[in-house]
Amino acid sequence: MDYSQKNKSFFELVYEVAKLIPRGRVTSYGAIAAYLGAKSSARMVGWAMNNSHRAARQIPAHRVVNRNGQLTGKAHFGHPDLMQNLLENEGILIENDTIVDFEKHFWDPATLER
DNA sequence: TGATTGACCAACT
DNA sequence: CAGTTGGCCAATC
Repeated sequence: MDYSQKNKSFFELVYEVAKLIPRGRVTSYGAIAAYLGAKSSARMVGWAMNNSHRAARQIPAHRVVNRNGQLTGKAHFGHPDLMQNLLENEGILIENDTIVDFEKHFWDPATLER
């Protein structure tokens, strides 16, 4: 909101990184957290995504999966298959709720960020 | 206001 | 090898 934003919350940072994810690429909660400097806060990334629906901006949370490449948050997309559908729509193959060739589609925030 | 939880990860037992 | 625990930050109970 318009309230003084002296320091960006972890959530805001997560949102920004998530929005930077290129189409057809995916990243992991831990990668985002690590990029933010606190790999221990991977849980927060997921928590942020949970609140992402509140965010005024659209967060491509479907491009964020766990380090296994597994669609752990698919249940939070309104429909269990929505997340998979979105990813497949971007050319990512999903098998058994897990991204095929996750490494190939993996995008590290630090890669594009500077 | 203290305790619990959460779309995770890694280490320990 | 599988289950448990600790850790981080913020939100909910």
